[in-house]
Amino acid sequence: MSTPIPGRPVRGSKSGQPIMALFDLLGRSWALGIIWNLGTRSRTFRQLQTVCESVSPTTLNTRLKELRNSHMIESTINGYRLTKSGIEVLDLLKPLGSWANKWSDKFNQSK
Amino acid sequence: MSTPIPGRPVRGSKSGQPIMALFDLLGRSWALGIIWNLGTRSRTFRQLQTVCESVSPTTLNTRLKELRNSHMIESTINGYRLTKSGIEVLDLLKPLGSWANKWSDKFNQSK
DNA sequence: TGCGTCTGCTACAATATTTGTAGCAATATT
DNA sequence: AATATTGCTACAAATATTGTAGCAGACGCA
Repeated sequence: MSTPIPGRPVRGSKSGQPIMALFDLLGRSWALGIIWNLGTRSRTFRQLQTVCESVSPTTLNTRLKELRNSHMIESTINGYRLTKSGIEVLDLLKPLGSWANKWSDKFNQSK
Repeated sequence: MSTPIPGRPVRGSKSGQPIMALFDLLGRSWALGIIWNLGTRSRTFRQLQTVCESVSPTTLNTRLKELRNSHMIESTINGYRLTKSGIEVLDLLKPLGSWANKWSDKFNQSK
């Protein structure tokens, strides 16, 4: 699976509209979870394997490569961490956390 | 593939933390694209097939079912449209659109 | 130096998801 | 009544993900 790059064809857009490239990137398994889990601290490959329960090393490594290619994360001596871009995206995603809690109530109510 | 419901185990969380259930839902192919494309107007199944270039009817229908089950969209006489929840999520996602344009520059510069 | 231990990561087969094409039944439109 | 359009299903081929095993390099330590 090739890294979605804006301006090139991606899943969802032959012209590679930036938002579609971003959705292609973030919409792959574990991409959102990885970014979310790198929010608080940098983590090693093995730590990411632990916090992302059930991700396979194959997929984890594939996703890490893609996120590096798209400048969302970078590898350091202390493990992987978000780049400036990655932090910006995470900041935009953060509100989803509390929204998800409210959303969750919809399911408890109907139980 | 079962619809991710907060509070139940999902890809990424055995306890089904709401944010993880949401990421599981949104991180499936076309989920983000569908929500994005329902932002401006309601669309029929065939219209969604057109605007989501290259989605298969199988996947489209699966995703639509999941998004209905999770109260993000609903089916009307005029096609599918976002629910109140869906609109809220889209509003949270919208800033990603303009951010993606800035992000896109990173790739043009290095060409 | 030699021995565990931990690390990032690859191999590879089994399983799951997505695509692509065809087409069907029900509902408009002519 | 004939034709077109719609929402959607069938199903096989292609692709992505998992799960398990394991390897080579770096590290701590005797």
